[in-house]
Amino acid sequence: MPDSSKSTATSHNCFTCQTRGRTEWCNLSDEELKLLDKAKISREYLPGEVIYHEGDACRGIHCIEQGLVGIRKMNASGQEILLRLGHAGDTMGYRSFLSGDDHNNSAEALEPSVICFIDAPTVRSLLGTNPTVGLRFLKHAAADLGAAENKVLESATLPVRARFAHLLLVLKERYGVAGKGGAMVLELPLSRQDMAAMIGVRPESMSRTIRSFEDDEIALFSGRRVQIHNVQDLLDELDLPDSL
Amino acid sequence: MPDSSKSTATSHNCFTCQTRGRTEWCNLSDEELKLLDKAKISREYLPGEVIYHEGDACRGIHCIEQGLVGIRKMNASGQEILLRLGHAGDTMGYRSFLSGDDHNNSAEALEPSVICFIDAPTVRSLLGTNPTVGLRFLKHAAADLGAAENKVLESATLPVRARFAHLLLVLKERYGVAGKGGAMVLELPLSRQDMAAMIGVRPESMSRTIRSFEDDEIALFSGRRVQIHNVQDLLDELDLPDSL
DNA sequence: GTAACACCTTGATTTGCGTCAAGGGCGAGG
DNA sequence: CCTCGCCCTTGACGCAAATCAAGGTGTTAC
Repeated sequence: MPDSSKSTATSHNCFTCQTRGRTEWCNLSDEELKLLDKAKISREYLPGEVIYHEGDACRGIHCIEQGLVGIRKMNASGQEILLRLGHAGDTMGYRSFLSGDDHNNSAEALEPSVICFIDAPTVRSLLGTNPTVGLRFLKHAAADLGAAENKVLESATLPVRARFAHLLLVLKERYGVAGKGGAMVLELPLSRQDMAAMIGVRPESMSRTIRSFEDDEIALFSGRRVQIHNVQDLLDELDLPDSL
Repeated sequence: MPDSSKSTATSHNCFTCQTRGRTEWCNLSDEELKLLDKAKISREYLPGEVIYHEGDACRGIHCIEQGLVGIRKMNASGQEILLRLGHAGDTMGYRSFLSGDDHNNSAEALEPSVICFIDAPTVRSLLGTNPTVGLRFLKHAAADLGAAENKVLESATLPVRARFAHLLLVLKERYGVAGKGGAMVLELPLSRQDMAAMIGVRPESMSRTIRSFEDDEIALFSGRRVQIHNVQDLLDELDLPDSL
């Protein structure tokens, strides 16, 4: 008889999963849930551990039950960018699964995370029996596509300062705590170099941009703690490429 | 009685449409086809005419029967990029339709084009009755998402020369005619400024990049006609950010 | 004809960001 | 304690691309 206090890795099941409501599996029948629960393989990952590599064959879909994951992509000469973050309830690898390609990006835990893997035959079966699954994936893909198109535009047209301001605005939505006036405090989930990778610049440029935000009294950084004096200042950075 | 020789705009129908096999509507039943044909509104567009604007409410999906369309996107300060090209058989606006947003980009005819519009209720109805429609959209979205992610990586990490080389390689797939050895000739479907917008640079930089390709004897440009001496030269530009 | 207008090219100059190099802070491990 | 390694910061420098400005070419309109 297993020691239940130690079996955290096996205690996860789809019926009681708190995160399922935010996933593609939110509308499954009991029968389908049973199939999903039986097929899923749950695993814990420590920060830095890789969930799948770019170029790996895509054998199914990963589902974030808990934690934070970075989706990275590398070019031929080894330069890497951080495409997006995956939070609890996000599915990963569905794009490659749907188009039948190998993984075109890699996923790495940024915080201790619990990730479920659902093999391709099971996903295909659920897609076949329950039309809402396909529709959820469709919405997810549409949202991700919109975000990706925004990112293309942003990185092609905005200077680093504006891209970083935008990143902070996005992060504050999830990690920010409102203070008085337009002030905010947030605890960043990312290292400087990962923030740099998110906006497609070198770590040195990230440092300098942070410095310039401090000099302009837009925000104050100490370690991963950020104090934003007035959120409006960040918004101003977006439309004013440089003018005044 | 209308003069049939002039009624090209009304002669299009979904049953005889040569392009339908490449669209999301390739597996419809006769019944569904009848619905589609009755609902669709076909229109011709001249180069420069806009099919829909960024910010417009999305009232349905557009389907390219013939021609060439540019999908553009603008940022807050008016800078524009050309996200991708739409060819016969491509559907446009499906992303906004699926996520229920306003159009997040605009579509403009680059060549004389025939575009069919299918209103949202009809698309929804077809999505409901025929599961293959949803799956086709899913694949389309997955493909577009993969392309968008590649573009994010590319514009963040590759210099202009490499991005332009890549653009030429893509264009040659569709518009190129193979010559002897690794040589190719192609007739570009795009103006210089549209090519510039595709790789996210100013027209001046496009001109200079073309010039440098000519100086390096990689390709010869006269108007929209391009002679590529050896396709391998373009491939070399991709992995060698600068080294040798 | 030439006037008007897009589009494209070219040169001169500026600048934002990358690169290179050095050093600081800090936690892990001996 | 000291050392090692990692992440971050800072400065000096170089370069690729944007910007600014001018002029060329081709097409349409009168």
